[in-house]
Amino acid sequence: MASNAVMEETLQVLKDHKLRVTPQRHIILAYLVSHHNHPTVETIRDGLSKDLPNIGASTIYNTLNTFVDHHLVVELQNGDGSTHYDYFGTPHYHAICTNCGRIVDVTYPGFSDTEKNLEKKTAEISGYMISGNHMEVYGLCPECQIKLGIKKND
Amino acid sequence: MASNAVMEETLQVLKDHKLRVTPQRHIILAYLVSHHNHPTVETIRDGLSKDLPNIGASTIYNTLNTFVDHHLVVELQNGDGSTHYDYFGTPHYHAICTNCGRIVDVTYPGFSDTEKNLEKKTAEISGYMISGNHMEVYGLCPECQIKLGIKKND
DNA sequence: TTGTTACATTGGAATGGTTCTCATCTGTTA
DNA sequence: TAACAGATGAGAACCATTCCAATGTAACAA
Repeated sequence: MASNAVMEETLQVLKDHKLRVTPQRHIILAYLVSHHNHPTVETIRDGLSKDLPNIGASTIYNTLNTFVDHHLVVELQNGDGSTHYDYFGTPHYHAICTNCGRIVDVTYPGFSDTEKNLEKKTAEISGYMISGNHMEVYGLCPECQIKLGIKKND
Repeated sequence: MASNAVMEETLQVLKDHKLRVTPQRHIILAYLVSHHNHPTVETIRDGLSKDLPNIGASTIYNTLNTFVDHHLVVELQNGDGSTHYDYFGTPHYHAICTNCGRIVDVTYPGFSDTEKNLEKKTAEISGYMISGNHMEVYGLCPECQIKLGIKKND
């Protein structure tokens, strides 16, 4: 179970988004807020086996889809066949390892400007009314660089 | 069938990447180069029904996966459940309509710098050895803005 | 507090895009 | 031209996700 602070925070988040507060939603959101492991549905189910031993897979899917619709959570594909989820409390993007699938969160000062600029340019050029974006960077994580015997020449 | 110019170009692309030149690969690549419709496997199969009436679905999947591995083609999800493919001859990114799934190519002067900067920052922060990136922007396409009766206030 | 109602949860069945298998075929290279 | 590694094709298999119908429950009002 997540800490009381997290439980209070997530309760407020659900209310702010006018989402009906069910134990399932509350606990799943708290799990996502307090874990940065980019879990799949199965990972979440395993992680909640004590808090919600009887939760249905459909509920987890429904809940996550609802969170995605409300922009609380983003979906990620790392090539392993199933979708990964990430609580999106603060703006960031992801670096994904092309060898092992490891996902890490990345941000830097000025990233928010980069993002805004991309959205602005896109709106101008395409005429789309922009609601969001998704940025990913691919490469070999440090561990896989070693594992594969690749040396960085910098 | 694509034009002779496209057929020559794609032949060279395959050879440059040391890919065995089969009629299937040649024709699929030519299709992707000469269409900017971000097709699914089924779209491609339909589009090639005259050139390759007996092609197997597995072959199209295999071929596209090979092209993706060689960075000739990128995969796109627009939420309709199947993967879309796009020939990646020149750097660009995609704007995807959250209502109808329409995908359009976007680029602008300076985009390449934005991209390089993102990759550089990511390498510094994460330690990943970067090999590529993927950027997408979401919103309502002009048509859906009208269809949904949404007025832009700018 | 209670009743009402719209919405959420569940488990199992159904779906369908993608991968797998393996026999056959074919580019490529020597 | 021979030999072989690799590509193709048809269909079966896979499996993540969605669908469905019955049941349960959060939210709101009286």
